[in-house]
Amino acid sequence: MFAFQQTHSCLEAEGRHMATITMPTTPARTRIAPSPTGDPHVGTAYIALFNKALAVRSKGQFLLRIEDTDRERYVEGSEKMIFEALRWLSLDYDEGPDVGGPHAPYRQSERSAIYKKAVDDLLSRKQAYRCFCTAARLEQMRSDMKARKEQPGYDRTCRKLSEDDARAKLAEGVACVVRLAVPLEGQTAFEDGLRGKTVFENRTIDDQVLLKSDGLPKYHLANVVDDHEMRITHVIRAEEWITSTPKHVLLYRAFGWEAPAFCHMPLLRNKDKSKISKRKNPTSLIWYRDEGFLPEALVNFLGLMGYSMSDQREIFTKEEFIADFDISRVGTTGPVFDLQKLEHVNGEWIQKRISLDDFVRRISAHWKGKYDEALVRKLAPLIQPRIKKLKEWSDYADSFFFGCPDYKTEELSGKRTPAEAAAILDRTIALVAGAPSFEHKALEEAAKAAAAEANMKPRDFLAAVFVAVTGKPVAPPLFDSMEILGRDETLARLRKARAKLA
RNA sequence: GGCCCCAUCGUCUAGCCCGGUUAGGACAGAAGCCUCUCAAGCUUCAGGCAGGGGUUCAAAUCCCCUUGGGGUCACCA
Repeated sequence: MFAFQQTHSCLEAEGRHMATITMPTTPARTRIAPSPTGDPHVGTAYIALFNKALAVRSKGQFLLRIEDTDRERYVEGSEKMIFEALRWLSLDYDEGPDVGGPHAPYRQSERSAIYKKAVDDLLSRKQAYRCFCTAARLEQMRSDMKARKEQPGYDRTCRKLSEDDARAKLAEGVACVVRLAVPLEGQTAFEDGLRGKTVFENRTIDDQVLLKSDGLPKYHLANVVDDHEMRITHVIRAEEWITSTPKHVLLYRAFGWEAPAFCHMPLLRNKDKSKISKRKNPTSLIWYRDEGFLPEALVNFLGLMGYSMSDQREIFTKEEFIADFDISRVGTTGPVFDLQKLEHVNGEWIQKRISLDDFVRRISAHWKGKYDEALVRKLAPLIQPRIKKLKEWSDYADSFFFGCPDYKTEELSGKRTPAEAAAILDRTIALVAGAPSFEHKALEEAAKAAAAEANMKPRDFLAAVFVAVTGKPVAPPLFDSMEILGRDETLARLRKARAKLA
């Protein structure tokens, strides 16, 4: 039903980057299924991008499902942040909790009846069984196994329970979970769309808990039931799920359902190559937004992690990425999430890919009106080519809005003596006071002439002036700054600086 | 530790499937040019096929082993 081509050689192919499926020729339905357990995660956006790409490319649908079956880890407000973050990145979904859709509800906590029915079905066909073991017993069992150096896993005590015994315990009201009756022998294999065939020995697969004693499903159950009910055709998820895939395959089989295609993306990594984590790397999408990364740039960078464009372009829009997208170009090696490269990509976007007007809009939005709009407009062309993150705007702009910071004498005099710097400032004050035009070109010519008169190179002459006017050694160009500041303010600053050197 | 995944410059990667390249690009680094600071731009430099066996006239590319890294082993997802 959800057919996709498998290449004939896929079973023998062992080389790397060996995608075993081709792009679907029928509409694919994909999904992202985050848990609302905290700040929206950069990995969620990463996986969402690839799922979205496949859906759009195949003219299918991309949906959002909230996996909120863990009451312990549930964080209030997290779900809303997920919605907002995905929209911020333009990774919007065709179906989801806040947009609805034909398979609603899209929140697992609201689908209990569906899981209950599914589990009853499994139970009645002996594909699953009730387990009455207490947490304490399980813990004891595990530590015993560990002491004996055995592989940990449920010892299947309750699987041997007679139907009558189980019924009796149930009647007594003993708390229980439902476990999947995993075949004791044989193998379970699946074809990973990116990696080829992967085989697991069934004896290494635990009798997974499907339904918790609180009546809520565990991930494995909910995930399989929902993907089936929601007609998901391709599951693109992170590599960490590979080892649970055979459990899912077994579940599909137990239900008698056809499994979707699985593609396991490489995990985003910290610098030390471990799975990306907030202790070692910023992972919150909120952080990236607050830092002044453009959503376009973040998506662009995420695309670079795990994919390479067919023409090797590194700066591209989401649309360009999707247009190029081909499963066979998706990588399998875990990419280190390099903030420096992200900053480079963001810089390319800020400096070259957005218009001046757009830049102004984004600065205003990022700083929430902290800066006067008219002045932002004047300054924007000077600052846009100089920053890599919206957050850096303040470094260049503040002295135009909030006054000149106090001068550091060392910065003012620079490589010259304070007396020499003072002389230069005196000359500049006279020049600025008498300048017929306060247009930056005219100022520049006049200043350079003065430098020549003083028998100095422009850069030497202007060093002190630069700091005097802009307040710091890193700022927009001097003469443009003067023009924007105006004659009075420029003179005031020069005099204040001169006084500092007296 | 068992099982599973992965392996080209420090990092992201092209090349691998369909063996023959001076192994290409980007970020970061170094040097220089340009220059009113900082950016940008331009020109250079440095840096890699994890190791070992095969197969072959020829291996980054195909096969095997080793090593290394990662993931996973919950009434979390």
